Amino acid sequence: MQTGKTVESGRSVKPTRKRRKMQSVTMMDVAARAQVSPSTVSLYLRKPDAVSVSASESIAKAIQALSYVPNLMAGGLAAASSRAVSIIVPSVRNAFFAETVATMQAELGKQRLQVLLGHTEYSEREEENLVRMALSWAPAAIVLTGLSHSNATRKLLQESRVPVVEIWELGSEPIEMAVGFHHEQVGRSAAAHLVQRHRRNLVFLGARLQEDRRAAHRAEGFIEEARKVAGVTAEIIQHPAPSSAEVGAMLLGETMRKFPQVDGIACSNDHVALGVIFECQRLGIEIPGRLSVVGFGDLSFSAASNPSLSTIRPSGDLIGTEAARLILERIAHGGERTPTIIDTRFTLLHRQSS
Amino acid sequence: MQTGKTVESGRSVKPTRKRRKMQSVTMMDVAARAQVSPSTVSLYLRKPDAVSVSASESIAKAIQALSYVPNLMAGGLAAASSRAVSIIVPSVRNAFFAETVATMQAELGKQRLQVLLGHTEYSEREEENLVRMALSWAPAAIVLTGLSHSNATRKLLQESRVPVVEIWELGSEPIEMAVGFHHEQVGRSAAAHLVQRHRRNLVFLGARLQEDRRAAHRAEGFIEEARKVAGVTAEIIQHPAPSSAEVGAMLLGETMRKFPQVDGIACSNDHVALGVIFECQRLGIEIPGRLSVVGFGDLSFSAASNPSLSTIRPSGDLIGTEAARLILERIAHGGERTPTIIDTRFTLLHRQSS
DNA sequence: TGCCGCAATAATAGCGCTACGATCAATTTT
DNA sequence: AAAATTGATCGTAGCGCTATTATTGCGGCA
Repeated sequence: MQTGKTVESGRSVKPTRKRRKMQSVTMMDVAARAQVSPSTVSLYLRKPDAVSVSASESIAKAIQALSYVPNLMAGGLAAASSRAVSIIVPSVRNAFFAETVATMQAELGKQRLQVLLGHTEYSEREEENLVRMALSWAPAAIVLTGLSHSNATRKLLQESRVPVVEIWELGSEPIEMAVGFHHEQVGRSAAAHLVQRHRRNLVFLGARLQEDRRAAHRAEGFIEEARKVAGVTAEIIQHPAPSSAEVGAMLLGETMRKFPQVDGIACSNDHVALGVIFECQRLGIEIPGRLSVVGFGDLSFSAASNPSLSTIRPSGDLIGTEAARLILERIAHGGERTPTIIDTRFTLLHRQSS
Repeated sequence: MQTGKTVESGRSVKPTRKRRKMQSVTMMDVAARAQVSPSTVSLYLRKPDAVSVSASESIAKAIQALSYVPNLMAGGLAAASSRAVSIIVPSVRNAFFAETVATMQAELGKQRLQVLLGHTEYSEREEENLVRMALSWAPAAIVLTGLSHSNATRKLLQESRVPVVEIWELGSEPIEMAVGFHHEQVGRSAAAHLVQRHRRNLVFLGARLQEDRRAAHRAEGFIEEARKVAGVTAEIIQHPAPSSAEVGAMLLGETMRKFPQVDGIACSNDHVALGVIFECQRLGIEIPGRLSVVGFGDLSFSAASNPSLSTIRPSGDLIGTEAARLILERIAHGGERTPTIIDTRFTLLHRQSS
């Protein structure tokens, strides 16, 4: 029995140079078993309609029998583009982004696209790293959070041909496509609502506004809208820590000290608002009698709180489905940059706290 | 001006057969500019210490100048393993898993490993799909949630040589490595704590116990431990919807109707407990005077609630760091299956609600 | 009758990189 | 002084697949 190494001839003994690792079952194996060429198997996998019924059947059978798992890296290398979509968010710890990421994963998964996840932790530098890493995968698309990025990030993206979707924010010029809403309008709505509820001394409670530019925009919109109304005062009280109920409670205390006449509060988000509600309970401040409270996010607890929390719902899932849809269309039409902006809006939910 | 197609010779005009797509700058370009061979560039990128200082410098310079982005698919194909780690969780909408995923991404990212994310939505069938998709990327490791999987999933994983880490649960035999804790012990701790607080009529409020087997284990441990004590009663009240404050409020109502003598409650998690707290406020039930409440999760609001919530903290971030550490070590030692079990434990936080 | 068009399939040349040896100089050991 | 060891670098054959072109078989039409 020969090992088959040097069957060639007696002359020059080939030194049996290289060997390589491999994956157990390849497309070639499937082709052999199905009695067709590898090309046909590949075609069957990518465009099943272009293959005859009989061939399809035997290929399907072979795949089943061998339990063949395609190698996406080989495919991606050959096609110069992978079945991965890179989604870069500040953090999935944040329920907003978790919602969008989960929705997108579900939508993209239907088309057998995989999600590559990255967290910037609100750092543009980190975002740039993540974009660079993402690009090494030749992803089918890249999803970024927000519209402000470092110049290098923007350049990297522009020079690549990868579809780009920016989510959770509208306002300035997107790189290519954008799905989100205007945060400063959220602030305006909150202010308008409180004014309409006859509140005159308003305060916005902000957490980590330095990093969370979108929250900062909400704050700005809030102040601007409030101050348009005669007789209304509006201030921002903030804390550098990430938003949480604890920070909310703290900020309420500070507010009562600095602006005891306050009668309307809007919060960075519902976590902060929840802290406000608890602290008011402890301090004996009646909501909404003495103080109206509006949150942002409509988190899972907001409807069940006591009192139930008036809030602004941004629909992170809609952002996810729309972003996924754009990506899928863009891939199907596989074309050039296609500037698109989708405004997913938001809804003010008027509940007991205002 | 020639197009450069047939410069070769006049004899046989090469038919200019194939063309192919490409990436602008390749490792060859870097090598050429740095005056070294492609192998050296590759080596520099993978094991910088094995390359001389002078070579390193010129390569670094070339990479910089050309703003070279390596093609990870080509690399992965050649190496038969990619720089991606597949993490499969029920859903990142769940704060527990979001925490772990975020932590792992941060830890793995330091070693330039990317996270491929998948959501099972508590379906073993879906998990199987995700594992199959994950394997087509020849990932550096696969992370699964929990210990119960379909037989096919188990088989797929066992037959591959991919490192596997199961997180968030201990108890039965893991596929390879496991990082988590015993949920049934969590239930026991909650029961023991309530008994110690002189509670005698206990109820466990559960959400979606059918799907969330880990929560079901907590419930079982709770009941078992409670009933060991003479004179103590323990029941489970549950709802098929995912856990939320709303469900918690609803379940408390049901509990008061069915077991008006209840004086101690443990919850599926802090969301449910939060709903209980709010509903008790509405019904005028005093916590902890009339009723003690214990949650699970120590979510962001739990310390700030009114009353502050006694709860059991599972440290999802520790699970993340430990899982990441195992993966990194396993990759470094690049060896065989290495059965390892890490118990990350949990902490009971005694606060005002009990 | 012969040629064209079309549908289905096959042959082939890489995609960009890594790993395996081989090479070559500079030491160190005998 | 010759041999053995070491450290740094190079040459090259694939990894498994896709895209492009080439080929085949078949009915329709001039």
